[in-house]
Amino acid sequence: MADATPPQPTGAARTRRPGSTDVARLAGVSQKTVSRVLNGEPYVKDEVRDRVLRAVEELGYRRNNVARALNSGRTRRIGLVSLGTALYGPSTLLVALERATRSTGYSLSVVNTIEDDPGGVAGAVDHLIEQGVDGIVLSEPIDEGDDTPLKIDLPVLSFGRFPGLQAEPILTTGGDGVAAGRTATEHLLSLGHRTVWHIAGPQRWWAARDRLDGWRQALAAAGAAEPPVLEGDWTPASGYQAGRKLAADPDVTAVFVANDDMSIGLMRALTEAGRSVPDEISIVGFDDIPSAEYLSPPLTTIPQDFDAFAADGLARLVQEIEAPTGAHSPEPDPLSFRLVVRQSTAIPPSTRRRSGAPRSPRTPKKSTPTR
Amino acid sequence: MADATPPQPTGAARTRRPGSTDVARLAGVSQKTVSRVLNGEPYVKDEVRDRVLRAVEELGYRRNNVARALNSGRTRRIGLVSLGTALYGPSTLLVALERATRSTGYSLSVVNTIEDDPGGVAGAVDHLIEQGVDGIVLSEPIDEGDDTPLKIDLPVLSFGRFPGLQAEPILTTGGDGVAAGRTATEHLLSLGHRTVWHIAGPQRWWAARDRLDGWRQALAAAGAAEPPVLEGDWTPASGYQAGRKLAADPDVTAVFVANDDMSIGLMRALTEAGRSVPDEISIVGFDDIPSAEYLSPPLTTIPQDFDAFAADGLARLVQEIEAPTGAHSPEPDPLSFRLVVRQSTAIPPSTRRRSGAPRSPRTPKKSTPTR
DNA sequence: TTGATCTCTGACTACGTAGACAACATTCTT
DNA sequence: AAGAATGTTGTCTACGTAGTCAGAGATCAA
Repeated sequence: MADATPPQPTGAARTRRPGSTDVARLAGVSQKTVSRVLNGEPYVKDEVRDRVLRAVEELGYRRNNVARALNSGRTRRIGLVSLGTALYGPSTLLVALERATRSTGYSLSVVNTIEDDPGGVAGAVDHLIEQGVDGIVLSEPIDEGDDTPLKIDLPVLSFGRFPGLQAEPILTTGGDGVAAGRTATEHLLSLGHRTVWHIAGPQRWWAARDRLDGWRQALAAAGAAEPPVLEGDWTPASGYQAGRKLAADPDVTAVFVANDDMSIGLMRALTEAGRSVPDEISIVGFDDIPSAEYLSPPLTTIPQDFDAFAADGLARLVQEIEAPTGAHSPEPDPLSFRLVVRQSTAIPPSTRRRSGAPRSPRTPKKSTPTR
Repeated sequence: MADATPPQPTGAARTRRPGSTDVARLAGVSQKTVSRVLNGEPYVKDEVRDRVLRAVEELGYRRNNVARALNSGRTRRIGLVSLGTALYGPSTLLVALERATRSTGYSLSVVNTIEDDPGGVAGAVDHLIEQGVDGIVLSEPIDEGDDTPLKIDLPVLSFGRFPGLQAEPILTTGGDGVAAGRTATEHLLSLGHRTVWHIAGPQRWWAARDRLDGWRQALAAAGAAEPPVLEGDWTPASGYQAGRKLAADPDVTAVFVANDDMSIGLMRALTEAGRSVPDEISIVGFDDIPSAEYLSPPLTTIPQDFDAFAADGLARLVQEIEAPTGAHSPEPDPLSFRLVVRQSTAIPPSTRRRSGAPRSPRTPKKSTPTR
């Protein structure tokens, strides 16, 4: 209740944001009591609490989280390392992560890794750590090809496996990409295709490798020949490039494409070459972008439930931050994928000739979740 | 050089990150001198500087930006308020903003506004201010319909106009959406279409209103009749819904769609109805999403240069933060748009009948930037 | 030689919050 | 009614950095 503050500049324009001491002075209590009220601590008389809250209101006081962070050593902020791309997957994941982060009371700082970035992921992580984050999310594990492992002394959440990552607790979330690749390929094989071609994502991405592995496994299990892999960079343009090659090969009847955007490029290349989808060539994509259902033909694809990944992963990350178990609690089983069958996949031409009636693939039909 | 520190727990696991005082002790200097070295201040002997740097190295010391922020009152962090969607525009802008932010030495915190968010944009802004940001970016100005204006006492960068926003300095960037809407519409009119239909974006978005205004202006200037406006929500699904209506109307020969995703839905609806693009109906989209060039037919559209918007806007925002001019420096002219003509637009059927030879629109042709 | 100036360094302090602890008031036990 | 338990509030301090100011040593001018 000491009011004997040194003479302060009363006249001049004081734009400084009010602090808890200002509130305290106005309410006639100590700064500590203001702190207590704001933190909902017990042992504050109702009358005092009201007085403080009124002062808070009057001054438009807001807690200074920077000061709280300095004091507590924790910022309640999560750092996200994302690739500097606006690809559907990463973008959607980012949005989902922000939602999940905020629902836990944390906030989100984003840093991109750009292709020609000095430091790459490690540099991005450094930047975040210097900013002060309590945990880190690596949204797109990629293999940067450098020998030195990435070492982080903070809890880390990785979407999909990330070999070469060393961190205190490493949490992993995301679906089982290998199984997804298998599912896509098996669907095509089950339609009667002799084998399935694959337009892969960039192999620096572990997610792309997983899908490719799944494709390989499915082919091997079916005893199907493994055609050469075409590698794209997730963009429609790269799918188009790959499509030019595939269109020229009459053996190709089925293609599993590592994402929907490349599928669009592929479909364009096939259309230009006069090869019909799905009459001559079947396509399965990956992601289920919003427009997948509205392409011509609507695309059979595998959706990824980024919201679920983000919510699950972030909840565990925050828990690890607030109550470090140290002992890595057992990772939950990866979420399973489902296949949305639309109209870009059909029985191969040869089979159809034998089996008679070629059904019209143009019939508008609602998408059918499998599994 | 006081070494008489109180007895500290030497044996136990001390995981605490080293501070400048630890560096100072190791280097045998004062904490202040460490600070001087790290800030590149003059008046430090080379020999001392080296000693400090070696100590920094040895301890793996990193500056604590939280403490610096508390001390300086500035966090060197920009807050981004984004809508909780993974739409192409916002996502791309986000990536561009992060890049721009980091290049200025700042970092980026992201908060989403979700549809059913309590507080909406105001709530998101509050969250950011409490986190401590030096400036705010509003990436998608929308009209929340509440009477109370949004009041922010920090520098704000808005992408496109944002009526109802009150802030110290308000900076604006982004192209002239009205002009863009005009350009798209004029292109269709110049091909000979009697009038142009419009599938608009959600009218809560000021950007959507601008495009609609541009469309209106172009029609009025040409003395063309103004058909009823169809309003979508940016998604392919909403474009499809609108497309069902348009497909049923034989008068429709040209449509300006407020973004590419809705164009995809529209094209699907037309395809299902057996109406050909561009032979019967011409379409102009907006955004130039990566797949626009690979649709069937490749889409005529208006690209937005988000990188330029972000770089320009952020540079000015940071300058305003670091050297407040107060006096709003004159806003630069909005960047101009260009139209990328592909194969979704053509001469209307009636005109073609009169003018003879219907050229094949299927000819693969590289996109042609105009203007 | 005596200031005067410049170079270099350290002590003290503020920034805003919350933890540790102390002090005093009130209520409950026996 | 004395002592214990509990409720309520305040003082002091740390968190890590950098600004202010003082002081010591070195160099320079007259």
